[in-house]
Amino acid sequence: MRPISPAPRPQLGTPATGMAALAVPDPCAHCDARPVSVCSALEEKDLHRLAALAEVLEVAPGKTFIAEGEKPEHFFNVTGGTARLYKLLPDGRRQITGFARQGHFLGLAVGEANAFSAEALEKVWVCRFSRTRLRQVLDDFPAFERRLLGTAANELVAAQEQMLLLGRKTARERVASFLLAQARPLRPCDAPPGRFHLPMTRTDIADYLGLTIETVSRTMTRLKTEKLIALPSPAEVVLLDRARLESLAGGFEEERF
Amino acid sequence: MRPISPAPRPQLGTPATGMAALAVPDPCAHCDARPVSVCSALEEKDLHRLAALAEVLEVAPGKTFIAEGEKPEHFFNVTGGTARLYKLLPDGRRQITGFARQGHFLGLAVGEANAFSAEALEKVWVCRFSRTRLRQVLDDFPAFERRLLGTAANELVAAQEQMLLLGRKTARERVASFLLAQARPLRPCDAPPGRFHLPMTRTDIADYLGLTIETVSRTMTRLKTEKLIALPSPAEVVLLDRARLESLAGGFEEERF
DNA sequence: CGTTATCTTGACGTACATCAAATGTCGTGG
DNA sequence: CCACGACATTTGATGTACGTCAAGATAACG
Repeated sequence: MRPISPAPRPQLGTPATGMAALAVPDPCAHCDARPVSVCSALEEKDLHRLAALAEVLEVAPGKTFIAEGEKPEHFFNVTGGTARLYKLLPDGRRQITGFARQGHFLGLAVGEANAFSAEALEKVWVCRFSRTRLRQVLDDFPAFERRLLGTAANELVAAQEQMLLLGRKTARERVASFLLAQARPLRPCDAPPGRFHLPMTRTDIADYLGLTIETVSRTMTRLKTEKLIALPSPAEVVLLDRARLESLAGGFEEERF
Repeated sequence: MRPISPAPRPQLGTPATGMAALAVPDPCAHCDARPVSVCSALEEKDLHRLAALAEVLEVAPGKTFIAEGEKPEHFFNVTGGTARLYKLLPDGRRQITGFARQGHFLGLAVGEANAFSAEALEKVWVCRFSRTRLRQVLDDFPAFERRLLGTAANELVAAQEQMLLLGRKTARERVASFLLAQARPLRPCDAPPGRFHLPMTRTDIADYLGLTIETVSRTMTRLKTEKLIALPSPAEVVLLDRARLESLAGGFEEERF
């Protein structure tokens, strides 16, 4: 059988439980997520239009701020922290479809129901926008809509890459791909760090890669013994041989000895 | 090891090989793909703007009209036939990320290179647009861009559903999901047919579902012996018990006997 | 420092892959 | 119309990568 993660059923975070609204004066003007967000499509002078709609919220770890199947009322922009996006099967099997970091725009999905749930992995900050009201702003700024289309296209590319991973890569290739993706900086122009922190648990990684925690753990320790990576602690990763990891992740033939 | 399909390396279709330009007067005006395409975002009176850019092409079966890794020069709109969209690993493992049918818009991916290849499964008709020139038309019609965003969002939802399938569903659940998806009509309002034709081979199905042809075949014959489907011929499918197929596809507990 | 959750490691099981061969299916030409 | 070849599909026997079950070992925390 397929693995069933002991993932708890989602508990919806409401403003009363786990989501605190922060009173921030002129939030967009000095938002450090702006350069990596769709918001940068707006000029400085138009920023107040956005700021007027934005509710700045803090989501506590473990709290769900988007629930699969519910009617989507808001758009979100993640300004800090990391969230997991996932879908569940009725028996509890979970597939994490992505992790949302700073700059990630959520809630594009049209239609009657959210296609996935979003849950704070660690403390998360989001800007929340009413769908209907943001819709109006969008109509006034075609550049914003164009930017949104660009991010959607990028996400589509990432989704296709993930399908290749889930459908055709081995556990080793999946873990290598994952680690390299985690090492990718927010802005592509920046150099990727050789050492970084994993905010998610092994269970999250497993549910993202279509594996079990045991397989993830075993694969990581094997990469460690082969000196491709180091693990100062379970959540700290050091990439020791990026070239071989890249070749592994890309699905190149394993070199024989 | 993961399965390696004997998928031939892509051979790029050029106008000289496998892609025939058709001289069609006023192509958009009586295009039967329009109601299900992004083109319907334009009003009748503006349609000539689009028609002026559209090249109507016929792609022969097996010909590639988008090549992964190449610089994207065009957008495509599929007006007839079916194409497979896929990614390859260097050793030939293939993941089909989707099948493009009538109304499917291709080439959204921004960036330097196509994220996937597209190949005609059977004879395919496409409208081809120069990227730069369509870009200009898009600027004049925000409704068109909005519609594009809508389709991108829909594709994203489909991609997430497919990740759930690839990461967490059993072979049985995958095949059931696939058959039900194939039975879905082009316009959601239409009733789904109980009997339909599969334009793709078992190899295509396997590469789409992250399985091997043997597993696909075995799973289909098992569904047949269990009277959930009938297969008058390998490519003809009849859904005999849609309810149980839906429950299987949705990942509900298998009923015990 | 217990207590508890997370991670690692080992022994074993299984769903699906692989290898191999039989059986359609279909277009082509005699 | 039928024989033939090429290829797609089905079916069977066997292998294995990864899942499951079960302890331990670490790390996190009040």
